[in-house]
Amino acid sequence: MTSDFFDRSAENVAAGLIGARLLVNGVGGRIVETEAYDAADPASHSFRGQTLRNAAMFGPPGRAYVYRIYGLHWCFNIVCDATRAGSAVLIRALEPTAGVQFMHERRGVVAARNLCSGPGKLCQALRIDAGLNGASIWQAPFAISASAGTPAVAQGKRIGITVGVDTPWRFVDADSQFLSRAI
DNA sequence: GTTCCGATGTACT
DNA sequence: GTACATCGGAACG
Repeated sequence: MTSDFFDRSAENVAAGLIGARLLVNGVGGRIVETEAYDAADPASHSFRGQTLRNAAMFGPPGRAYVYRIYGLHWCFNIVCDATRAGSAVLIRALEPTAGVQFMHERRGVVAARNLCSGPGKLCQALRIDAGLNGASIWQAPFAISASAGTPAVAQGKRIGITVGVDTPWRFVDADSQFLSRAI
């Protein structure tokens, strides 16, 4: 994976990330579910312009955008497309492969398939919080690398939004048992 | 399996 | 005051 991987449209990055390996301090796994957002998209935090919270979305590609949702969970995005500021990919689910014992400690007693099967769960399992907002994905504590094989990427509508609901910018590994829900 | 609901920080009307 | 890129538990079938 080269350093310009994220410097293209969010939907391109979102599809290309399926199967990639993501670690935070050595804990993580295979990305199996993503969603794309950009500044022309009414469901995106960047749609109404830059604010203190979403400032990372308007910065350079390859940085983390981490925000609190519903007052208690964190969501983790990676910023895309330098020429169209305000685009990012939400990482929604991982297949746990590394540091699974730490995930269980942080998440409590849950089945392996529920350790990282949603954006809030994934952040709790990998201990992603506001301290990583704006951090480069190419530097510690992050580590990211390309997919080993060729996953069966399927596309569908995004989850949990009330506008832009028909934009099919959710991408999953169709064979994965670790999704937040089926496509 | 499904639906309903409470938790509660931050942005915005 | 209202909405929100969520989650887990309770109630129900």
